[in-house]
Amino acid sequence: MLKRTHHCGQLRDTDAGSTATVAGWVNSYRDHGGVIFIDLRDREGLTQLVFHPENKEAHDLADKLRNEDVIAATGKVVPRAEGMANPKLATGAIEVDCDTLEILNKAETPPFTPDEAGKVGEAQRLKYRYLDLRRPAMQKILRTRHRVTKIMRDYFDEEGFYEVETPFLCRSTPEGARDFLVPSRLHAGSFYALPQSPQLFKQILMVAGLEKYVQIVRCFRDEDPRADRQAEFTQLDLEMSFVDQDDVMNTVEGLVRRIWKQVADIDVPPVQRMTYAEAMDRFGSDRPDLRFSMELIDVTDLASQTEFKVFTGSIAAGGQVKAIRVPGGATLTRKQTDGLAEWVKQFGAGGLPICKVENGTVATGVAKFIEPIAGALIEKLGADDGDLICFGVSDKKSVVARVLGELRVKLAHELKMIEPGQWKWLWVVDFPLIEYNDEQKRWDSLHHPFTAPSDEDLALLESDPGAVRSKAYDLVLNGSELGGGSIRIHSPQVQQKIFNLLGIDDEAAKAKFGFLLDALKFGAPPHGGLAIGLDRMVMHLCGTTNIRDVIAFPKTQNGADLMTEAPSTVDLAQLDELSLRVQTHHAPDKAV
RNA sequence: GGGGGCGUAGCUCAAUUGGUUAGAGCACCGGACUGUCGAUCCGGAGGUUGCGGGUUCGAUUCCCGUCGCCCUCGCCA
Repeated sequence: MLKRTHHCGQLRDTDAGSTATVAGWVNSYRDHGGVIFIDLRDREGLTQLVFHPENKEAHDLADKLRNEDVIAATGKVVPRAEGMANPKLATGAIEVDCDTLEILNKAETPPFTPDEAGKVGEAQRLKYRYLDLRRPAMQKILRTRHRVTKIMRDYFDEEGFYEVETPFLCRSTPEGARDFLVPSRLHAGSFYALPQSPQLFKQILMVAGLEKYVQIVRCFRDEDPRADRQAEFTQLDLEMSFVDQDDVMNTVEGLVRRIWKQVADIDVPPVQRMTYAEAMDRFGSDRPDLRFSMELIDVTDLASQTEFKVFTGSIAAGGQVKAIRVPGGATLTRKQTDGLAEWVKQFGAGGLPICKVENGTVATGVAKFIEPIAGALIEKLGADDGDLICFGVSDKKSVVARVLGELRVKLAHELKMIEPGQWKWLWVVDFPLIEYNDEQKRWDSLHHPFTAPSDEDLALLESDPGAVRSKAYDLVLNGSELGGGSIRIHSPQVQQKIFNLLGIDDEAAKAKFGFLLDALKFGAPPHGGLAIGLDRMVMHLCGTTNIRDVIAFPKTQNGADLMTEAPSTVDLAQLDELSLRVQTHHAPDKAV
């Protein structure tokens, strides 16, 4: 086999006169009857090869070359004649005039070539992922992902962290997301669960005295995927002892600052902080997108002065009326605003009252109901002619926040109000510790049950648990939650109290988390940490909104791998070994 | 589990109100061509219109079911 001396992105006019051997895939071929041109592709780029009829043996072989054949070729690097250079290629100043060609492997005609893959349907790309991944764009993403994890490991090494692996075969914990289960052969009828995160292990590593732990680790949650969510995903997971919230946040800020500088050459300024309460009030979201304004304004007092029953009814029921001003939104048609009204219903709204601002007063929509407050409303919102005003109305303040919070993001995108190239970082802090679950009639952790309550609110735990804030913090970038963490409870007494509040009785707590409660008794240092979604971080750096783009072998929305056709049925013998039987009405034909 | 969109040649798409032999570009095959770089020119082959059923004289088109892919609500401590 010819050994390669240069890769396909390497040769320049200064190499002219030397002999080079290159290897790669045939990206395209152009046969002119006499001279044959091959664009050869490898990981690093494209180089043009030329075969002249004078070198008969090589030329005859080259005549048979087709897309995606794998070859190696040796020849003289020659400068291209004046006007023949190809400015589109980094190597466009030269070509390799080949006298030796070795066909390392012929390729069948591929369903699509890497050149075309950008236009091919995603299902095709996933089925033939090895062809899709030959695209320079995909290789660039994988390279970026590699660089990000490399920077992470270097950074945490410098900061004194140890990377420690935690088990994939874990005990199932009923809290949180649905577990992926793995049947145990040695314990018939028992199951492992794949970790939703290494949460408990990393806390126990703190009890063990590791002090600073980090891991880039796969996590598994058996929930339905979304564009930015996959059942199997990767977290940067870290935990630190003898620290407070600021220590963790500063450590993470230092990391993202280095990553953004080295990968994107962008300086991350000190990240601003906002309380959960303020985020919900001003933006209707715990992960506000600060790249545009359209803040939520409370107009309950004005709305209560109208005769509009939609407003007054909700207010009387303890609800709220808030409004957003959509700059230039008056251009939206009736059909479009009706569409929005329909769209907000999925978030619990009855509809979406709107009006437009014309000639210094309100018009269309619900204008006739709110004319008495028109002047005050326009002043309060700072509205101008040509603006659209949307009202969020509900008996529940949480619904008002959700509706307007989702609406402002949708409108900002649709009306192209987001200036590209912005990186708006934010820490959201002071989350509530718990929230009341109306359906289940109980308190649920907002973060997880090991999150420490804030010291000032400790006294409220019994009197007004819903008002207790926690030492939890989320890192938000451009309206997307990149990661989150908290200071943990290190006192077994406080932990017990929280379990009680959450309705986890002593017996259940002992059964589920006994090992953690035990560990906390034997000298647990104060500790806290955070986890960042690596896939999402790489998505931001690569400018994609599709998580499948940043995962080499992703799964579809159905949890299927189109290339390997996982999941699949298994032999009865395998089930027998595991003491499992598949219910026939659920099983595909082959399983029974 | 719910809502929406899509499925036609290897790939990306078209096909009038339900009406002749389902078309185009790229890819593929054959030929021509000694400087192209999305090569060009000539010719050719290629279809279970996702699958199953129904309505109809006639279905890519309408209806029902089903499968697959995408977006989304629920879900995601």
